[in-house]
Amino acid sequence: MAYWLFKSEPDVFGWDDLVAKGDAGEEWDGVRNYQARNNMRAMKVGDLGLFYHSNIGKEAVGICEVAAEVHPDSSTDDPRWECVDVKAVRPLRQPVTLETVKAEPRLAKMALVTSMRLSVQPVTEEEWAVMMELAGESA
DNA sequence: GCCAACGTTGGC
DNA sequence: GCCAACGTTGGC
Repeated sequence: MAYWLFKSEPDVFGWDDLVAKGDAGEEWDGVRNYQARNNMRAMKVGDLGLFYHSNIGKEAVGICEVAAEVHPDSSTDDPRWECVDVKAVRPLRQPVTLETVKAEPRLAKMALVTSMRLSVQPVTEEEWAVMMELAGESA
C-alpha cells in the first residue's frame, strides 16, 4: 500500500467537491505534468492520499482513496495524459497546514516542501504517520 | 498582485 | 542535444 498527496485549488475543486462525489469518486483529470502522471501510474486501488488545498488554506484537509487505477484523461484527446479516480474517505480531525509541515523536522524531505509545485506527490510511510499524528488521528 | 521556481517548448 | 524563452504554479 502506498501513500500520495493530491493538490487542488479549493476554488476550482476542493475537498467539499470531492465529498459531494461520494463513493463514485472523481476523475483526477487535468494533470499535465509527467512526474505527476507517473505517480498516478504507480497507484493501486485502495492506496490512500492526503487532499491538500493550495493557495487558499494551504493545508491538508482530508484523506482520499484511489478508486480506479490509471486510465486515459477524458478531459483531453492527447494520449500522453492519464489519470486515476479518487474518492473522499474522511476529513482530517485537524487540518495540517503547510506552516506546520515546514516546521516539522521529520517532514523536511517531504515533496510538499521540496517539490512544492508538483501536483501529485508520493508520501512515504513515515511521512504519512507523522501527518496523521499532526492531524490528531490516532495511529 | 507580485515574483520566484520550475517545467516545457522550440530554435539552433 | 543544448539552452534560452516562455508559461504556469503557488507562496507570500
